[in-house]
Amino acid sequence: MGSECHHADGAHPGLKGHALTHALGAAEHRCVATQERLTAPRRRVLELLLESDGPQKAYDLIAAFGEHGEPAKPPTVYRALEFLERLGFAHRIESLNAYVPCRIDGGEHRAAFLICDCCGAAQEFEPDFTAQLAAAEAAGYQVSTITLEARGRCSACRAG
Amino acid sequence: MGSECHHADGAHPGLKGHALTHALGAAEHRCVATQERLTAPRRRVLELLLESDGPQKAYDLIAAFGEHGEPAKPPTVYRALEFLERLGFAHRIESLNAYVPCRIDGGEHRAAFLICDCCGAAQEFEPDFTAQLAAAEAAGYQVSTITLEARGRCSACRAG
DNA sequence: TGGGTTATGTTATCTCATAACGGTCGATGT
DNA sequence: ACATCGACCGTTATGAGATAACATAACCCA
Repeated sequence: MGSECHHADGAHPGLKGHALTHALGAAEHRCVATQERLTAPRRRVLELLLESDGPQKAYDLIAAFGEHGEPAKPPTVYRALEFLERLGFAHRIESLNAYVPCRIDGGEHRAAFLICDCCGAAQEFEPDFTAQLAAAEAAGYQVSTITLEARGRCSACRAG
Repeated sequence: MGSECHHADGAHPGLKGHALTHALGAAEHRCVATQERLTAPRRRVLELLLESDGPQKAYDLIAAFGEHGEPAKPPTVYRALEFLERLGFAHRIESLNAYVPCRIDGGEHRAAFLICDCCGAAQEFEPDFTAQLAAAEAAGYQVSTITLEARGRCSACRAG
């Protein structure tokens, strides 16, 4: 409670109530539009991600899955995560072995994160990959996906 | 042997003989210069990485560690990898859970990889992170490390 | 209403990585 | 020489992360 680094304070507060309902409804709409099915386990995992304040480990989601404390079986959650990633509703952060809901509207985009080593927050941003894609093309590569993860300290932790 | 994708053909052939000895010697020199110790297990893991044709899993290194087929204990290899990463002799590729020797001369640099989903090759390159670092700074982040991993198909696999 | 496709439930197992502890080695000061 | 300190290593055990395999159920549509 002092002037130390306030872990996760203020970083991506997590959705509740109307905001959560609205986000889930939007996801549902996008699924309908693309003829995909936001089934119960998929919806539940997305809900858990949206409610959370920061990157969630798969086994955190597994533990929190049931409404009354019963955990899910691992494949249930991993399959849901695979679906959510495929549709762009969630991202995996490789360097954390953790998952976050997508914070950027719209469909396809390339993921990039600023990860605070102090408070654990992961801020998604839309990077300009022009230079790297040009380098890849020059090397003869045909790029399908590209991710970037930067580690450091967020402004709150630097100030704290 | 047809015109299919030739898995790993030609990608980072791996060092042998004089080239391998020379690379290990260069590493030794850099360690002496920085007052670090290239101990036997560290040297052995670096040797395995340099000899290899592509990204190596930790447990591949563990299995290949002994000169006569005896595996190493996991901490032996993980500690060596930690050291090699710290000094810039090796990189971890997060999206593969695998390790490669650094292919770029000199000390500190920021790692970036083009990974072929077809043949598994991982080509290291030196990207221009100017745009992303500016975005991070604009968000108030102080970046310490930054990594990029692009997935796609390499030129050989596209041609094959 | 039947047949293909997609998704789920369940069990078991596999891969990846680290905690913890005691012993060894090498440098440094006296 | 030898005490001492820190870095490193060997070993055992366990924790964390992810998937294979197979059976069952739901969906879609001709």
